[in-house]
Parts: sequence; structure tokens; C-alpha cells
Amino acid sequence: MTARFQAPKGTYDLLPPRSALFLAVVQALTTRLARAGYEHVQTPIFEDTALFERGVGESTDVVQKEMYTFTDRGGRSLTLRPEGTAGVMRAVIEHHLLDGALPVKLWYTGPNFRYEQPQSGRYRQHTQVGAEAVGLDDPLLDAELIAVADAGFRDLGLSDYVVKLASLGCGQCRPPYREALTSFLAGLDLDAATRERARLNPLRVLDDKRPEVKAQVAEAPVMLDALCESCAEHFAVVRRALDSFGVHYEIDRFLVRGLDYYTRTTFEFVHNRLGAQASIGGGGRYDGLIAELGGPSASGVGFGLGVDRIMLACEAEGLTPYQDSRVDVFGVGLSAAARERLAEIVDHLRRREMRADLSYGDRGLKGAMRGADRSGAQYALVLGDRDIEAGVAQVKDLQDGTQEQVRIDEVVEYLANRLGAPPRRISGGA
RNA sequence: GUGGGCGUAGCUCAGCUGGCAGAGCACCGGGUUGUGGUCCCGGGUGUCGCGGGUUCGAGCCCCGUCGCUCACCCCA
Repeated sequence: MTARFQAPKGTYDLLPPRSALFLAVVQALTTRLARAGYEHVQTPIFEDTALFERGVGESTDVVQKEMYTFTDRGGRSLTLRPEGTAGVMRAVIEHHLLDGALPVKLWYTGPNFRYEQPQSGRYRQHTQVGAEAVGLDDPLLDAELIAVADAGFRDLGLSDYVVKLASLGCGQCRPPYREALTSFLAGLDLDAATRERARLNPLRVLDDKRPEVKAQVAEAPVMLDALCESCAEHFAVVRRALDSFGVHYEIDRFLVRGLDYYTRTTFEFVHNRLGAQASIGGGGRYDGLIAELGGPSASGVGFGLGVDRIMLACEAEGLTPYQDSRVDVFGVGLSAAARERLAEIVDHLRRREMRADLSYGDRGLKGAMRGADRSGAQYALVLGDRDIEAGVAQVKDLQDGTQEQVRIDEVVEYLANRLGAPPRRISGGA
């Protein structure tokens, strides 16, 4: 029984009942986004390789060594998207959305692909729920996105996480700061790989987790102390807004994001029980990205929330909103003829918006009843040849074991009344 | 890409110094030919990840390989 094939390295199959958690996570987050006026957008799962090289940044690890790039039969270099923002920005530019009402507020969800060494919470294919608010640099949008993600997490029942916040400055104040940081780093005792990183993006050295690096970097100059007046004001508004929303956050002087395009506000949601890959979401503002991709000079702010890690976070906090029952009514037929009749009744029940299933195949009464039990149904609908002859069905309440005889031509209405059609909704809630 | 740990039934795992592959749960059947869960009885469902090697004999030892896992790097 050894499987000849297995899921590719770094990927996994999402099976029931856990798959219900996936849907619950996506639904919780996207519901909050829709409520805040964000509309759904879908872009291709692969794009021109050059889009990601320009959009994500040549110096990033993602572009340098993690992209799934291939040449199609037409000789085009394409890449499975490693993140969501670049593709959405491409679509925004291509369809001139910035010529309309601003800001453009969009959300999206789907898989991203990165060729990484798998680890807890890190996969080669992972799903994100993302959102972008484009066309304005209003700091209230930054705060809105953080608040929306936070609210979505709370809706899921999550609480053991922190919101980290920082500002990376802009084209005015970042270059001089970067100079200062570079000269500071030059005076440290760092290994070759880290020196190279410092050359590509000195900010990222601040994020190093190794104690020997952390200690040396503790006294490094901090961007937040070097913000220009307009960036400082922008950041102050974000903070005031979050305060007024009641969103708790902590300022992280060394918060750095891995993608090159971030400016000004950056934020990250870090869960406390996830091990090394603890970031369940992150994002920030990008001022140069749209122009970099050939669009107008416009600002945007967005986030990516990691569905896989959010699921792990839910499980770490004991939140498993698995559906407890698949259906409300389960048909148990004692003969082939009875099963045919039941299939018809079940079809009617479904048309009346009841959740119904039946025992397929010749399993015998005991097996069929066991199927009814496992389905979690409230009622079993038992039908045998004797019943058909008498024009009745047996409706058994699987909770208390009581059973009633109901005329077949009245059984749909009977169950609709008992269940209160349309019946309870599939909430997926805990 | 680098380093540590681990691959035995559907799942969680035991298996001594190399000597007939096991347990619990799950699953299937029966006890009950028209009634589930609890209970009782019965059933092992297996390429011991894969490929070589050593040996009379390998789940166990050696080499390789694939995968999982944890950490670095990086990130959701």
C-alpha cells in the first residue's frame, strides 16, 4: 500500500476535517475585508519572470534563489508567483484602475510558490489572503489594513500574537540613514555571508536572529530616529488611528521586511506559539513599486496573511472549528428499491435547502445505520420494502433514539418543519 | 544551500545483542435477516520509505537515495 507517488517536497494535501479550518480562515479574513470595502480580484498564478524580478527586487532571496521559473512552449520565461502584490499591481496598471476613483481597494487569495527548504510553517506552496489599497498615501489606510487583519484574527478566536509596527522612511530620509547604517555595520565583526547581505540590503542585518550578530547590532542606528518630518507625521497618524481603533501594537525598531519595495509603514503579525516561522502576516506601504512596474507614480499599502500558518496558530490555541456534522438527514435504505426511493427523497430535501445524504451501496442495515451515526445527522430516514408498500418512512431521531412513522409524501415537509428549513447554516465557527 | 533528529499497519507508536512483524486507536464482519453510538466475539488490512551491501539470516549493521521534521538563512 506504499504510495507510488507522494506530494512534492514542501507541499501537503489538505484533507477533511482540517480542510474545514482552511475555509474558516479564508472566510474570516475575507469577510472583514469585504466589510471594509475591499473588492475581490484574481490574477494569474504565473506571470512574466521579469515582473517579479522588478517588483519583488533583484536583491531579495525570493528572486535570487527561490523562484519557480520555467520556459513555456512559446519560449517565454514565466514564474509561479512567489507573492501576490506584484501581479495585482500589474493588473491595476494594465487596466488603468488608478484613473478611476481612489483608493483602489482589492483583496485576493490563492497559492504562492517559493523554492525553500521546508520547515515548520514554511512550505514551497502556501496560501495567502492579501489586500492592497492603492493610489493614495493616506496613513489611515495603513491603519485600516492592520485593523482589518487584526479583526479577522480575533474573529477566528486568536489572541496569542502581537502586532509589530515600524516605519522604513521614504526616498528622502532612508538613503542618508542607510549610509549611516552601512558605515556602522562596516565596523562590526561579521561573516562573509552577512557582509554580502549588508551590501545588498543593510537593513536586513538588523533582523538577524543569531545572538552574536544581535549583540553587535543592538547599538545600531535606528530608522525610526531618522525619519524625515513627513514620514514622522505619517507614522504618527498611523499610530493614533490604531490607538483609536483599540488595536494593540508594539513598535519594533528593528522590524524589517524581506521584500525591497516597502517604504514608510511596515507591520507584522507574530504568533507566540509557532516556533521559528511565527509570522502569520505582514505588509506595509510601497511608494515606488507602481512606477517601477511602469505605472504612474502612486503609493499603495497592502498585506499578505499566511493561511497555512494561521491554521497552525489556530491549532496551537486549540481553535479547531471543524464541522461537527456533515448533514442533517441521512437515508438508510434496506433494499436496492428502497435506496432508489430514498435518493429521490434526499434530492427533495436538498432542494428545500436541507443537508442530506444517504447510505450508498449494499452495506446491510447495521452498516447503513453506522453511516448515519457517523454523518452526525440529526435524523435517520429508514426505508424498507414493507414501508414502501405501506407508503411510509421511519424517521429516527439519532440523539434520543426515538422513531416516528411518517407518510412518504409528507416526509419532506415533516423534516423541514422539524429542522426549521432553511436549516442551520454551515457556520464553520468554533 | 547548511546542520541535527526521524522514516515499521489508515493513525500514534513498540520491536532487546541481527533470529517466525506487534500493540492501542481506526476500519471490516458477527452477536441483532428492520435499527446506530456503549458492550462482547472475530479479522492485521504490511514492499518495515526506496536501492545496493555485509551476513546462514537484516526492521535492526554499512553505503547511497527520497521524504518528513527541527534549526540557520529567508519569509506568510
